[in-house]
Amino acid sequence: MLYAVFMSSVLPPFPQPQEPFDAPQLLEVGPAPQEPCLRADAARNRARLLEAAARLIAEHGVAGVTMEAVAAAAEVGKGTVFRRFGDRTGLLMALLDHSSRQLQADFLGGPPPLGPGAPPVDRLRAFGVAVLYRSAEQLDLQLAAQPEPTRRYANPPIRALRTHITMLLRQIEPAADCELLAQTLLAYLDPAQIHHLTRQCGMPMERLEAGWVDLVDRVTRTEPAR
Amino acid sequence: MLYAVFMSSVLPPFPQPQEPFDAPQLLEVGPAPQEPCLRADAARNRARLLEAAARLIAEHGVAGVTMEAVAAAAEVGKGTVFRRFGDRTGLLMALLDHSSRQLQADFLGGPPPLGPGAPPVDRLRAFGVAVLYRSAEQLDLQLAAQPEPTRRYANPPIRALRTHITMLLRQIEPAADCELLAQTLLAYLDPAQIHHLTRQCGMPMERLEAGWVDLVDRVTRTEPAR
DNA sequence: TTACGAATCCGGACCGAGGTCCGCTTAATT
DNA sequence: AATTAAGCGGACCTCGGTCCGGATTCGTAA
Repeated sequence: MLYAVFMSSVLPPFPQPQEPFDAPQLLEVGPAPQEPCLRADAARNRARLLEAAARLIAEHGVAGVTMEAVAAAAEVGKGTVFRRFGDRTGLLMALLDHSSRQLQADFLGGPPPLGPGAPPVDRLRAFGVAVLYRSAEQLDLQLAAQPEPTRRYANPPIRALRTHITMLLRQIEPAADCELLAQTLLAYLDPAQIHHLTRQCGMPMERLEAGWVDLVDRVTRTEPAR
Repeated sequence: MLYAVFMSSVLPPFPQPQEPFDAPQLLEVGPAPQEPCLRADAARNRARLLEAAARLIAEHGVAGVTMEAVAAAAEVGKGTVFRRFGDRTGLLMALLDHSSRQLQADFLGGPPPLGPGAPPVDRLRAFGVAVLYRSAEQLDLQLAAQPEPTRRYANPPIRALRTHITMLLRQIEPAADCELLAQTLLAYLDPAQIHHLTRQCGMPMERLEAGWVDLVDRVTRTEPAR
């Protein structure tokens, strides 16, 4: 499983799902994993680094993923790690890359209700549940990969999620401020929040799931006729 | 203004607002600023540290607030800073303490619509707007004071806000899962989100404000009769 | 008021980890 | 083979956080 994680990041761009009828053109589904073409040694080192990082996580948890440790485990210089991934957050996000793309493929081109074909509200409900459980599975990594507050909402994977929610909302509530509503809905799915509610407050996932469905209902309920 | 910030933190506990009729007993409004009584030298150093930190912010921005710099500016050992505030986040939160307490006093015992006396929905609307503008004013500090994801929702000031929202919600929608709704509403007011929307997306505060009111409406709108 | 003991606090040396830098090496190109 | 752009590595810096021997403060009792 972790193998898939780092292997995927070495593969060419990303198998574009057959263009779904309502896929927004502005949503760049596959920002080339890296600068179009990596020099041979660079690509090799990148793969080794991701593999090493995954191994370290498996053995010592996310906390064990030190930039120096990763470099050492990959038998590579420290500078190389930073050159490739920018910073620790970048490395951890690269580890999540595979799962991000999978999710993205699912809601852009997968089967309903997540994918196109189902009514927008159903897709929205399914989307939240999917994100919820995905985050719950990789909570530690997701938390560790969270960038500093200033960049939290600016990274590509998050933007993709938000764009998708926005698009669905526009189909449901065209009159509303869909950007803001999307932001709100997305905030409900924040890994940090999930962590707090489940691990610190002891809520079961079922309750979070119900909460999402309820929230979607409330948010997409148009002004009752009067 | 910044003077008030650190001065307040030296003052005794906190002037309890006259007990409002609906103040939740569980909400500890004034967690004694520190262990009840500080040794004379400790208190003095604490004040000097907060003063030094405020000065550094004024001169070099939040980024200039290095633990060593603060210690040096306060003419105090580095260990003292950590002993008193735990970590950098603790120091920055202490700087926000005054404003936190002010806000808390306002919505617990101040005049309506923020304080008790107005209908819960109005209080909720006013609450959001107040938090919104307060965060906008101190954005840099708020962002810097944000603890790592694992503790983001666990610190006292945030808990106080959430408790208040929860209480208001319970008066409005007793049947709903008010904890989760409160969490969602609170997320809308997250400084990181405000930062992203205003500074990175260029939204004017008026739009955020309208978004809050709209969100409250949607969330508190009971199931339309059918 | 002074003496004294103990709890508290102070300070700065020390450590680890993230991030930068720059001279050297290596892969692609012609 | 020569040229050049990209990559590499590890020394180096900064900063947050820890630790512990020594100094201060404060309650208590003479």
